[in-house]
Amino acid sequence: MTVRTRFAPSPTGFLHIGGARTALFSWAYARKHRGEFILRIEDTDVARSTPEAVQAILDGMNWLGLSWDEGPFYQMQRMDRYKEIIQKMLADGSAYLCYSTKEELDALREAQMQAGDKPRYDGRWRPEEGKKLPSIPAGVQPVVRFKNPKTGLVEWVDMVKGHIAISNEELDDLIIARGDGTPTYNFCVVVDDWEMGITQVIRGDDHVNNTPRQINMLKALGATIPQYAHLSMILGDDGQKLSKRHGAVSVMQYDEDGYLPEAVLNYLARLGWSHGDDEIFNMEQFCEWFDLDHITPSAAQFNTEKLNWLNSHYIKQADLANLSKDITKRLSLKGIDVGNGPNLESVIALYRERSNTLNELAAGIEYFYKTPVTDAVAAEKHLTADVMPLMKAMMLQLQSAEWTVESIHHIIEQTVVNNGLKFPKVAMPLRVMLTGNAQSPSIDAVMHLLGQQEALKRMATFF
RNA sequence: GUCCCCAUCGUCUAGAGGCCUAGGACACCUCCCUUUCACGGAGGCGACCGGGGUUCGAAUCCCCGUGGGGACGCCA
Repeated sequence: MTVRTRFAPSPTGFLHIGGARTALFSWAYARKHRGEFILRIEDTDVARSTPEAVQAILDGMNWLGLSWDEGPFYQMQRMDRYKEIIQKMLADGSAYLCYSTKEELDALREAQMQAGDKPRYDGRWRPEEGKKLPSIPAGVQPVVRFKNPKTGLVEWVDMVKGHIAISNEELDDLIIARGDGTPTYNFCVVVDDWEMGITQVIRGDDHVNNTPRQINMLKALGATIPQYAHLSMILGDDGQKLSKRHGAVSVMQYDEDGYLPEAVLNYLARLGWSHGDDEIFNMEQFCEWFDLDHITPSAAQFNTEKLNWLNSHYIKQADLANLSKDITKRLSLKGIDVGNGPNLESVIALYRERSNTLNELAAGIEYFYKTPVTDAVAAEKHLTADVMPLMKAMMLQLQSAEWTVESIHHIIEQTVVNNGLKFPKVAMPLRVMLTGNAQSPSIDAVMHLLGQQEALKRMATFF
């Protein structure tokens, strides 16, 4: 049987890191088994779903390169089908109408909580042999409830958590269609997973409690029950739960912050899943290795430091032309035109090893394309009265120098030797004059890239 | 409150009863490299939540506790 997995986000916000990992694992599972990966938008909450959110999710998926084989399907476009099945269930008695009002239900819930019970529907409208139902109130649009079995156990072997069993006595008759006739989440999921032939449902473990209800409905419909894999959640850097209010950011924010999708993907893959001691691998390798057996059942804390490490790795590996395109964009956003200076690829080649993010890289090379502001502390420390004459003499020498790294280095070295100094004594002031601060790659290489004219121009401003 | 789930270095994790003196990675510390900062290299610090079982032997299996999380919607 062909493996078919799906990612089924609800379009009520952007694609965040937890959703991205769920998508990644579902995608990888399908790829691994040469199956199909389906994207389904669960937009039945009309009040909260927005087209912008749909687009944001698609953008996130595309940025990560998680391509789907079918879809995106939109549940709102499948209304007729859901309603058809609800009618069938109503007809065969596996579902029934319930006329309880929201107010009534709220009161019931509260009373149960007060009494220390698990809040649940008490079945007052549930038809039963020999039971007399209340008389139908006027003006109430009934909801449709699923007639959940009252006894027995629902169990399944979760592919990450193992055997899970829940007693039917814990479950109540959930609403599958609202008063206005629109179906609800738990029902749509069941119909779709069934009709779309999903073989493995891989989703967040906040759905564990929905699973027994879904299995019961699947059984009532005579459907095949898929396998389930419930992924534990991702906590924020601070160990706290991620939420809209706290820490959850769009995956696109990582793009904006200068992370490469390869790095984010690799990081996410290792968050909750492992393949021995392997840390760095590409998606092709990941899809080959991926399995559900090596997923940790416990929650994982996000660690930006480790993401940074991976990102710096991928920056070092990246194709220079691609990096160059990206950095051009980032700099131009800051009003810097890379046309105003040395070849960008050469500059990046010199700088890529020192950056955790593309933004750091962009910021680090700014001074090649615009006159730097000299850091006061660095100037005070290195541009001392005793070395300035040496700097001036060197400037004159550099004016007539052949502009290669070797000859520049030679001039610096001569100054060092002739004056009985240590190398940094000469290199540091040069660095401050040319870059504006006390850290840069080899100063001879920097000067070479900067170009003779620009380098001399910057030096001249100090005399 | 009720039900469900989880528990190895600060963090991500390896670990399927002897291979564990608990391994790797990030971070941190030291040293080396060095033209500053990085990169890179070599070391170091650092963990099986507690208590009971089972077993010749437990990080691994079982039970109880403790701690954390999730779910209990006409949200998904």
